[in-house]
Amino acid sequence: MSADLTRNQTLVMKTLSGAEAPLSAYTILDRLRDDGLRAPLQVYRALDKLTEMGLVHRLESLNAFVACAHPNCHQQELIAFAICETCGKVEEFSDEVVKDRLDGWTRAHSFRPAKTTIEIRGNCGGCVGKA
Amino acid sequence: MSADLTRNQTLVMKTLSGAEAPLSAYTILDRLRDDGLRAPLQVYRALDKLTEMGLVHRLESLNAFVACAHPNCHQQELIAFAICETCGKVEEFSDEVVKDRLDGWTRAHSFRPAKTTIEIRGNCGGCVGKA
DNA sequence: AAGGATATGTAATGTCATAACATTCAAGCC
DNA sequence: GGCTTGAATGTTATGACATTACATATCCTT
Repeated sequence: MSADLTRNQTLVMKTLSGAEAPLSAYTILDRLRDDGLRAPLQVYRALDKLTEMGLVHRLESLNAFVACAHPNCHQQELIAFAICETCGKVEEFSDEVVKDRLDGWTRAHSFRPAKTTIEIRGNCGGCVGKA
Repeated sequence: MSADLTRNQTLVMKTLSGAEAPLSAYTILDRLRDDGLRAPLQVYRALDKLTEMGLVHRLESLNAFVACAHPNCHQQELIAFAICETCGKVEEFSDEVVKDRLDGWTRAHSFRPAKTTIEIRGNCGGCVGKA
């Protein structure tokens, strides 16, 4: 079980949970000015902890953050993201076969993986054609 | 066939080709001061073109760039990167099964992919144990 | 030679992230 | 209670990555 969240962690988590799309740290900060947050570090520190706990994911290709779509099972499987460049929405999924293939490669090359990023950018069903 | 490279593109390409590990745009810029480059944009513009041509890849999780390991066949398959966080070296590979699985997901969800990023960060065989 | 597309040069600015240091808060122990 | 210790917080400054806007030059085509 995750320990209870601190005040700043709670604020950041709520902001991300209520967002339709990924948010940058600075956007989160802007939305929390009224709650007393003033400096980027306050947000980055909270994001670090939340990411460690598996409640938040960082999207590397966007330099932004999303709430985990499966917040209850903070599993440590491989997660892939499909990111719509039009509406900004992100779908989160995992695939055992992909995981097995990548594991196979790393084993064969004596590579010890620490963190794997899979991000597909494009247009979601609703946005294809619009863009 | 790729058109011939321009002066700045050539400079940037040579810098990346001669590097052991990915370089940031600003590192490239620093290495090219003596060749007359002065502003980040000169590097970013060259990188954009080189990336379009498939000669250079951007590593999203590093905000850095590498020369393509297969510069002759500028294929457009799915490419994955294994990035050693100790020595910095990057291995580039592709896997048809992974590609098929991700394609399957996108088709099933009517998602039209534009660019896919797969980056495995960890430690390479030579560095495991050292870190 | 003229026009258009591409490449270049330069300054300024915007965006993302962390270092360094001081202070506060909560939990355990004497 | 008073003390220690570790985590979280607050604040300033700075570092690292990337783009906007505008001016100039180069090359190719007609």
